[in-house]
Amino acid sequence: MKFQAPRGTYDILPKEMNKWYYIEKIIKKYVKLFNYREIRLPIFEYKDLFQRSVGDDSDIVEKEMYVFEDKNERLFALRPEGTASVARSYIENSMISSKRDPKKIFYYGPMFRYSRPQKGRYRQFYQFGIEYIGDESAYADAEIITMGWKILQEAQVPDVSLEINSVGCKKCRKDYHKKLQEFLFARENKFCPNCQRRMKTNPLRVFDCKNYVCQEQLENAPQMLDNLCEDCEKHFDEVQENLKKLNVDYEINPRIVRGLDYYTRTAFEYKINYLGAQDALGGGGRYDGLIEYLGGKNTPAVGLSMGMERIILALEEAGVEFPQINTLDVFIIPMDKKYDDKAIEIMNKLHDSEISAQIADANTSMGSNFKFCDRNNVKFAIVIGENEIKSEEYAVKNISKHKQESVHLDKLTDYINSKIE
RNA sequence: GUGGGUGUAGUUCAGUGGUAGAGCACCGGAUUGUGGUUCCGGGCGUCGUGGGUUCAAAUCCCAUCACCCACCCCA
Repeated sequence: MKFQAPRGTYDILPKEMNKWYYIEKIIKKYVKLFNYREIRLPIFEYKDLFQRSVGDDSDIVEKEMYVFEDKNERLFALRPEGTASVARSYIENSMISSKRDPKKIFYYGPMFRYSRPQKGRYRQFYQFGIEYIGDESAYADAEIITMGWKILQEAQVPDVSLEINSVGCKKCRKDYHKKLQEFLFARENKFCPNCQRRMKTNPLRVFDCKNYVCQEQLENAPQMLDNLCEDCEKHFDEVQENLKKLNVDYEINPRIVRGLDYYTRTAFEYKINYLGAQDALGGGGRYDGLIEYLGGKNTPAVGLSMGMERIILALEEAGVEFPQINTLDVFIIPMDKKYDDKAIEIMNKLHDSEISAQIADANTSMGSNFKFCDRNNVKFAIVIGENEIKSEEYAVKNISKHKQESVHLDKLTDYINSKIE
């Protein structure tokens, strides 16, 4: 029996980590700049939590959850997303918030969805997410949208388009639903079977159809944006004003809907067009009703989540070069077993000065050891041979510059420290 | 969940019924104290896995697993 990673999962190998560090560093920078604090949440929760928050007839709950029972017959699910857990924790830990003191939280970690894997789509995948809880003002929406935007910009993901929309509040969405369904049913037989099915279950989704004929039918369909109540319309205008102040480029796409039930008012997505079917790097929106719905006080909130794999794939696709991480400062090369003691002594000294160092195998040829340095981005090599032992002057070679100097044993650490940034 | 494609050395792939191959990578040597070039040498790998057809299967058939693409949906 040969073991392999379960379907839809994969290993992030040491040689790939630089890509992750690259993005994680940018994320850290922005959560700090905007004053978000990290929360670490369980990887599984009661199944009901997701069922209630994400929505009973969402695809996630219907067919994508990893559900299991524990020995006490309690039903759990591996988390398919992060917001539900944040909301649960917010309530459970009585994180009272107000406009003056909003709770600004971020999370990072694996999520699980049982869907058919393909490129940019896994059963275990990593999401980064931020939540701005306690402020109903449009500025909060704009801040969240801006952070995602800036992170993608700084990571240099090319050609990202930010699309925003408003899905209205409970009240105006209900009215609009009715209006849209009336419109759709009046032309039911002109739509594809898929759309005919959707107009009953989730009429908004009809807008997502890529069928040309359906799109034609939709040209005169009522738009949510034209049917917002006064408050929602004002809110949407203010979000846009704030985005302009923050220098964020966006476009309005009345078709951004989002798959989760809890969204109200603002919904948005960051999209690219060169990853095949996986065009969404991340998205989010406002979820004013969720916390109350889960048993907390009526609390406004807005958040976003981004897919790490998608961002990395986009960067790879675009040919962006990830910075290499230098893992080793000094490779100590003893030319014979009998110099191993000296090698250990030098390594210890270097470690004491926080210089990373590793000892080469004395039986391996010098050529091979230098090849190792090339391949592993080693900065310096120190050779230990008969001459060095006698004179206490060591050959220190700068690998990338192909140059070496003689340095006295006592000055090795100072010398290397002065050459390393 | 639906439809299609692929699965041979570390990797990219060739090989379509008759003794398993190539490029790159890797290791060693030429160069026994110095690396990105060159030259020489080095591969038995359950041909994804299990079963079947056949004198004979990497090759044909079935099943299964995984990956890829599209749909669905999203990250």
